[in-house]
Parts: sequence; structure tokens; C-alpha cells
Amino acid sequence: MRIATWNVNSLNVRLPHVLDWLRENPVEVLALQETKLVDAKFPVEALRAAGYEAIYAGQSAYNGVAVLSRLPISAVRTGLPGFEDPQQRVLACTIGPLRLVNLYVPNGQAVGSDKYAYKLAWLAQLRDYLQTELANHPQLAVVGDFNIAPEDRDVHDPAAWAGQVLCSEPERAALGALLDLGLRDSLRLHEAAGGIYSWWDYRMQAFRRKRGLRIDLILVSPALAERCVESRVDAIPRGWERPSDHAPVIAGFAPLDGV
DNA sequence: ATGGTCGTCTCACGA
Repeated sequence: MRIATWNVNSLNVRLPHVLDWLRENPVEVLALQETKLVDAKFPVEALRAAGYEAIYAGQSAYNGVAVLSRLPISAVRTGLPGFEDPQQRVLACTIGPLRLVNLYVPNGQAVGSDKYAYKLAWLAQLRDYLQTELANHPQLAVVGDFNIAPEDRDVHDPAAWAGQVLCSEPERAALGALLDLGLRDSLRLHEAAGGIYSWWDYRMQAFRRKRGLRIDLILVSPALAERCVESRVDAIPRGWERPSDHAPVIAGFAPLDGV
């Protein structure tokens, strides 16, 4: 089973890329962030024709998360329990033996800003939620745009980014608290090298200059980590015409235990 | 050269 996550920065604009990518990479599950679509405008039919069922939690203009799956989806929930929020950033579901939590973590704008405080509060609530999900679902994957580069090897210029939003110590500590639950960063199960990124700013020709950050992650529970045989970023779509600023991340698993 | 680009609810804001 292969799963993937991709911040598409408007599914309205990026639907052709998603369909093209799925033709080449027919993963069982694709989690999307920043769909920026109200639910009434979600392209259910185009995705069904491509072989994918969809669930989605959208809003106008900002945020929005969705899960596409070749297999039936059940036990759907949106949002963080105990955290009232009109921003659509969390979508959890069960697909066969897999429990999936799809996240669009707040960006945080700048260290010290109101949005940064919201990000840290959100991440603290997320930790409690994931503790519960992990207790209920041993085969748990937590995927999405985390808007945090875990370590300096995930940053093209760590000195320039030191202390900045996406790299600050409180953000990394909040991510560390998720890892302390027992979740593992799947890419690091297989790859120790730096220079692997999933997001490149649209400005300054950052992609051409290889100036990126790895902020899109697939975290896996211990039972999934044992079965994880592959995890990588597919940077190719970032080079397509009119791309998202993020690339898809893929993880592959040996057959999972049935539910 | 202290910006530079995208997407959207577009002359402003969020990322």
C-alpha cells in the first residue's frame, strides 16, 4: 500500500496536475491540503472517473483538506476535538487497516505574531488528539503540511532560517512532542541525507536554485514503521508549468494487518 | 537590489 500527501495550493488550479500525477503514481491514498474550495465545488466526478473516492472539508479561499482513496473510506472526522476553529485543517478517516490523519498545520506567519501563537496552541491540542488516535488505532499515519522543518538538514540554509518561523525551537519542540508519542518521520527511516525538500518559495527562483525546506511529512506509528518500505519526495511536479509550491511525499508499506 | 510570486473573497492579505 502506498500513500501520499500533497499541498496543492488550490485544487481548482491544480486538479490537472493531481490527475496527471495520479496516473503516473497510482497510490492507494492521496491526502491534499490547501484545496481552497468550498465543498459544493469539490471535483468529485473527475476524481471518481480517475478511480478515487473523496472526502473533503473545505472553506472559501483558504485552507481546506481532502483525502482521495482507491479503497472505501469510513470513520471520518474533521477538526481537532476541543479546539473550536472555522479553519478547515484536519481530516481523519479509516481506509482498510489504515487510520489516517491529514493535517494542514497553521503557517504561523512570523515568530511572535498572533498567528504564531495560534500555531503553537493548535499544535499542543494536536498532540493530545494524536495521543488518543494512537491509542485507538495502532496502524496510524499522520500526514500533511506540517509547516515545520524538523531539523537543520531539512533546510537549505539553516543559518539564514535559524529562529525563523518554520524552523524555530518552539515549533520543533511541538513536532518533537508528536514524535515522543511514538510517531516516526517515515522519510528518516530510510534516508539520512540533507538536501531533500518538499516546499520551495515561489519567489527568487527558489526551486531552480534548490533553496527549499522539508515541511511536508508522513509520520507513522510503530506498527506502520515496521512495515514502511519506502518514503520519498517526488519533486518532479514542482517543475511543471504553473506548479504548487509544494511537492508530493510518498510512503509505501508492506501488507498491513487487517482490521 | 532587503525585493523578487502565487492564489484568492484581488488595489489586500495569507502563504
